[in-house]
Amino acid sequence: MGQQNLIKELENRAISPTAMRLLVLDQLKKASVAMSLADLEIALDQADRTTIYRSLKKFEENKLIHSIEDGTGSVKYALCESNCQCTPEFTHAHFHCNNCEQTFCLRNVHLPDLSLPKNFVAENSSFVIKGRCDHCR
Amino acid sequence: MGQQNLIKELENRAISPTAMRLLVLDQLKKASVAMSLADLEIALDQADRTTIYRSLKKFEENKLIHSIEDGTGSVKYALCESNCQCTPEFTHAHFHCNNCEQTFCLRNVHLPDLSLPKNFVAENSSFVIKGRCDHCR
DNA sequence: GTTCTTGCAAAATATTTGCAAGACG
DNA sequence: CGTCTTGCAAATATTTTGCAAGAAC
Repeated sequence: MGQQNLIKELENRAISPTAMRLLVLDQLKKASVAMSLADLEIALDQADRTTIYRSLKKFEENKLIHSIEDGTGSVKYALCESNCQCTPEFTHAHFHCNNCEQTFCLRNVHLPDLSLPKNFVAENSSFVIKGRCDHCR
Repeated sequence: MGQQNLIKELENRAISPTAMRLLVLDQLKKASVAMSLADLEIALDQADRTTIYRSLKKFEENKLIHSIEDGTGSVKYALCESNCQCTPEFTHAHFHCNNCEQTFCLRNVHLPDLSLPKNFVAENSSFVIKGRCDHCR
């Protein structure tokens, strides 16, 4: 495990594995929940917000992570599956706990065919379910 | 049509029908798409942002409208159906056009049973599909 | 030396609150 | 009078950009 794997994951997405990016990726992997920019800034207390921000943008652009708007007012980020393509067929579903405010990625949520209005074309989608997580109910 | 109906709609939700609130509701009804606070501020150029903001909060609190995070960075608002309860069974689905940046409410989108992790309880949910609308494809 | 990355500062954008004046009952 | 509503101002939060110094190749 460890550093070498992280480096590989970045390189697989054509991202230079700099020290800062490794820290950000490491933190995202360690977290079981989606993290906001502010969350990461706190977790990596040595790091500059802008640098984390640009790391996240780069990661997202290269499909290493995806962003989630869970209704808290700040965008959260979470790792994509290795084969993630962020297409409608691979909709990212997330669960936001209204009590502890954590946002979980839900894998394997199967969504049905979408019956969109005529001539509307889906490119991707996001599904956020809100409620109580197992610790907070 | 008109003023009397708007007044009734507010009163049905236990909202005092003030002049400003009628303007905001009227605008939301006229718009075929979801509107942000900034959108409303422009549309109702005589109105103060704070007043619109508080109208929207009141409307949302009393379930006259619902809010949507469509990924643009600003929250949008749209009218609820008259029988809307904003529960998981009545999930609000929306379509955001990546080209013209408009957000449409999708009625009658049927979502499947959600297979949540054990002990997770859904209270409501939001589903945003992104792509191209009929005018922009 | 040229490109990429980082960190500080600051701008831009969005949301929210404080407070006093006014409207309403 | 007392509560609700409004509008201005300002605070807060969040995201984004400019720029120069430093690192990487």
